[in-house]
Amino acid sequence: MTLLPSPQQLRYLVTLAESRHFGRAAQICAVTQSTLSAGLLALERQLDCHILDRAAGRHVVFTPLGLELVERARTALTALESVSEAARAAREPMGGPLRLGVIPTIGPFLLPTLMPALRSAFPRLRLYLREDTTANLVDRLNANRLDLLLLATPCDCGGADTMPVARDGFLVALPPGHRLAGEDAIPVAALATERLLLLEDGHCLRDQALAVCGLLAGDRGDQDGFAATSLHTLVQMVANGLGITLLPALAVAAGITDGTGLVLRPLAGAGAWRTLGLAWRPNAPRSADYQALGSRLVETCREVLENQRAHAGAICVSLPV
Amino acid sequence: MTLLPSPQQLRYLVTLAESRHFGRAAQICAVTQSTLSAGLLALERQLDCHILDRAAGRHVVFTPLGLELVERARTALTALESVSEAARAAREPMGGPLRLGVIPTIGPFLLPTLMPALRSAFPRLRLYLREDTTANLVDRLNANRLDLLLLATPCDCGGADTMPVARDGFLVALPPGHRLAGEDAIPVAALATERLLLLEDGHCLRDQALAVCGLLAGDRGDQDGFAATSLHTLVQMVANGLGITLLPALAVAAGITDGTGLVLRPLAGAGAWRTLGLAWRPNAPRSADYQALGSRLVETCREVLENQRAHAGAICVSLPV
DNA sequence: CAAAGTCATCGTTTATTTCAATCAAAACAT
DNA sequence: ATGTTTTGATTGAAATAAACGATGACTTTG
Repeated sequence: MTLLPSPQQLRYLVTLAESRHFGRAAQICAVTQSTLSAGLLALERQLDCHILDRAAGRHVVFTPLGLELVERARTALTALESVSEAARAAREPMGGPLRLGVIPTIGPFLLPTLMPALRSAFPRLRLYLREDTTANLVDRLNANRLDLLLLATPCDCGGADTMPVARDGFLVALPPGHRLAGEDAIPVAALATERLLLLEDGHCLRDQALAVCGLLAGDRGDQDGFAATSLHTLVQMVANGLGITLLPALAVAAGITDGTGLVLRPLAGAGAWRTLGLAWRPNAPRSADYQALGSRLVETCREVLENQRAHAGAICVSLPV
Repeated sequence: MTLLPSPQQLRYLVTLAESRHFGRAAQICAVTQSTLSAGLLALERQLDCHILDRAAGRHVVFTPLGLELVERARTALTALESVSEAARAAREPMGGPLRLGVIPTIGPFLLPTLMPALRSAFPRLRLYLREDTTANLVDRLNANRLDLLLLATPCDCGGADTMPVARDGFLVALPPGHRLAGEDAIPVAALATERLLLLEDGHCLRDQALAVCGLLAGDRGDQDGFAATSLHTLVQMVANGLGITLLPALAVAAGITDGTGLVLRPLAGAGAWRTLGLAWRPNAPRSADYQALGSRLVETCREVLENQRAHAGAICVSLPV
């Protein structure tokens, strides 16, 4: 039987690949640089192959095989962790650390309500948060640097298991006095002639908003070079008359338009929405936990979205939720 | 960061689960029984959980959590091995040990030709063979006890990556002087009134033959309690006038009907066939090797199946290959 | 050219793993 | 019942592997 690589050595390998620096990698692994160096050499000797290209000056350069081994090492470490995680999950359901990734168009609006709710429902859960774009979060999920994602579909979740938790409708946000502000509901066709403001590239909300308008993601370069970096910025831009936009009901419910005088109108016809949902690695040892958390999340989303009427009810005739 | 279980301990765990006996498991792991016992206790202590139900007399009984951990341990070990395997595969393409599983309705007819061909094409390959039913082979593939399967689709390959290598036509095998023996081609409908002999349950060929006849797998219990355990037996039964059957062209090509006087006829209309193919675990480190081997296999199958005419050409008018 | 930075190497210490021998309990046969 | 066998757990010595700190060789940078 073949000799297996030690988890330690694989951890050295993966950490080195992530930091591309022996010293820093050693620090992260909480060992000395010599230990990490020796561990990597031992790994190369045991596998009888070259992982690093040592002819390449002082930068850490991986051979093609080295990169493949890094990927496989990552997978192996994830599988190893899932053994101990499964044991821990059985010992203490809904407890322990949980690394949750959230996209920027959900986080600021849902977390203020969600976090206290989760704390009271699952007091032993220790939530670590990271806010980033869908693509980055999915990468981190697959690299086992996050356990659970809260994001908006449709999007590319790269093979993750998912659970939908809420439907989040889109509203047209108009500056006060806009020519469309008098309408009860705005047909999609009317948007074509408007200057539609969007988030910068990388935000899934951008693609979803474009899809709602019947456009492809690549269709619209930001003609004037102004794409917003957050929904708050976007709201300010609309309030200043630079154009109109689509806002998720969730953000409105959280009061993002409060005090701006913005007019909110539903799109005419079939509702346009995004689906909020959880995503995790297939076979994740704590998927039962994640689903229970998802059920709780369904409640919270409902509460938050119903609360929306306090903010938008007066000016928005029909509200897709 | 969580403490990871050692690969050693996981190997003890998986081996114990497979042998359900400390002593034998220790022997397989090439350690003493005390080492294996201590390793398992250490694992339970590290994970702070019960893996074995020690109240259950002298038999090895796993707790539900224990069974889950075994499964995850298997996965983790496979992932670990894939690291060293990837290195080995890069160092020596098409070399080293390869555990190949073959179904009984392919093995005896293809391997005599295939093995020498592979030996000359890939002299450094060390082939270990196992013949078993599809379901058992797939289980062993997933448990990382086999690397590559040679089987016949359609069948349930349970998530494996596959590569078709040949189309293997079905022929109607009739006893000499059978009332249908005069026909050039036999319509499927004619089979309904015949006593159709089949392999015993578990052979995919049985299900595939039934499907060709438009029947479901469960439709036909072996009315008379006689199902054959091998194609050779089946041929003898047909030769003795107990009924008729369908034979794969591959078996005919290998001469399974030689000297029996059996009459072979194609089915009328669209050809009925099974597809021979390879299957391996997704992300298997040597999948490039497997595909190269598959390409070679395509050649061998073609040769063998063309050779069929030497055996059946004279009596079989049109031959689906 | 000097200085800093980076990775590899060496000898020592520490921690872990394994073995052989032995023990206690359960199952089986008489 | 009662000895016998089988099974898994325990123990202390020996072997093995991993970690550290200091140092060396080599680049890159100012």
